[in-house]
Amino acid sequence: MQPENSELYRFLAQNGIGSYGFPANSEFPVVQSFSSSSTYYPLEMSGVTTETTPQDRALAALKNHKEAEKRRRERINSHLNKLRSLLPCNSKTDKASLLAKVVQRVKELKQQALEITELETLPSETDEITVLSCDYSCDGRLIFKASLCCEDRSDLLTELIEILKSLHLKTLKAEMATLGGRIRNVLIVAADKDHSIESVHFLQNALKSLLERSNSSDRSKRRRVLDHKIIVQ
Amino acid sequence: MQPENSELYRFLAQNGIGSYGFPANSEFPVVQSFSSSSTYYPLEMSGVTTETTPQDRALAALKNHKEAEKRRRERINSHLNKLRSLLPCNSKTDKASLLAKVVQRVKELKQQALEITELETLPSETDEITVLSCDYSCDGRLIFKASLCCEDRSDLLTELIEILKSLHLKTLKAEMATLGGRIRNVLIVAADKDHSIESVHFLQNALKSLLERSNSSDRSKRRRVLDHKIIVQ
DNA sequence: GTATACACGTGAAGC
DNA sequence: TGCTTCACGTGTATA
Repeated sequence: MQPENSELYRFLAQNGIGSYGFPANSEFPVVQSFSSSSTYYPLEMSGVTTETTPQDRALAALKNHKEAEKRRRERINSHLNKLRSLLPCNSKTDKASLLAKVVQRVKELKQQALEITELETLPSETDEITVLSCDYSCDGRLIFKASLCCEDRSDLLTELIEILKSLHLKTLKAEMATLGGRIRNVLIVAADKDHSIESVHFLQNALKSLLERSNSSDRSKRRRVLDHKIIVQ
Repeated sequence: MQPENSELYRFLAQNGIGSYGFPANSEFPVVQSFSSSSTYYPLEMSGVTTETTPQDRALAALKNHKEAEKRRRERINSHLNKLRSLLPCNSKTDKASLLAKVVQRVKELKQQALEITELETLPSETDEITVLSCDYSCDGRLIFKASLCCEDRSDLLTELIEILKSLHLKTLKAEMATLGGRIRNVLIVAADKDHSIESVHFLQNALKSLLERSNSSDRSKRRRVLDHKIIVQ
């Protein structure tokens, strides 16, 4: 037996409808039956037409509300059941434990996905900066993929590292390749927990200034074979 | 304002305690205040001692229940919030949508994990069968990793494929390597949706008979260099 | 008997 | 307004 003890029910009962107000302590038996039959006897028996009285509309709203809430619960539970079938657990695992397992599994899978990520790092002939917000790390921090391609110079890496340090970005994975005097760095970095998506722009601007400094130093365009490809993990 | 409209409350009110039964239509105001103060005035005022009466215990149980339910909700919601931080969605995403995203993401990650799985397939010198239930595929089917290592023979693969077909197992990934007349097959197979964990044993037995047939055919132990390594995906 | 988990109907808040 | 989402207290079943 479910509650059905709405304030509305009580209001309707206490104020009565025509001569059909319920006697005190009646426990509103007719209203109790309303929920299953969706017929509200007192109103009909008192000769009230099917035109919408305030009570009618309020009761209809309550019924709507009740059904919508049921649909919402079913939607949520159906997703939970899908998750159950995706994890090694039976159908009797309780919701909280199930969700704990899901959290754990998502973390593992994300870590695994990160570990096998292959970055394409051959340098191109045009300068290039890309900073993309890819995802969230297994501990919930924002993850960026940053790529920088420009003329190589001896202090580039040092400066790059300084930039990352100053922006509190932790390098999860890095690949570097040089070819014909040009260099491409591709980094997977994690932002601090309090960082927002806006950190993308800070990093982008910092890399832009790095690139401009590279270009201001005069260098003849050289072309060589592949010098180096370094993978740091 | 929350319900607090327990049947118990109504029972206590209607049956009254000593001379403190509530008048009809009183809306039980004292009981309403109980939930926040956890003091039940009518009992104390009627001179009932602190010894546990049935009413006392029932009310205490109700309070316990209420608090336990609150803890349960908090547990579930805390996991949901962890999931929110693991996915690209803000804190205002509603539960159902969040869970839909989680389902989607888990499927993607599992698919990705499967694609990069490296199987170790060099044959050993001892015969060997292993069938492990690893996980559930992105569409919720059981996944097995099956490994078979034995003397090679021309019709082995055909028979293996027949076994898989008869057990309604779908091969997601397979690696095969032969060395010195011996062969190792490692398979990642998905069972039908209605299959239980017991299918492991069917597969295990089928492979066992396959191995026995290999051994009954007389062959001198040959030793050669690596013949072949095939990867099917 | 106590503890735990779930579905339900409801009031409140946001849009 | 009406519609949607959430937290809550409750009844009930299971262990």
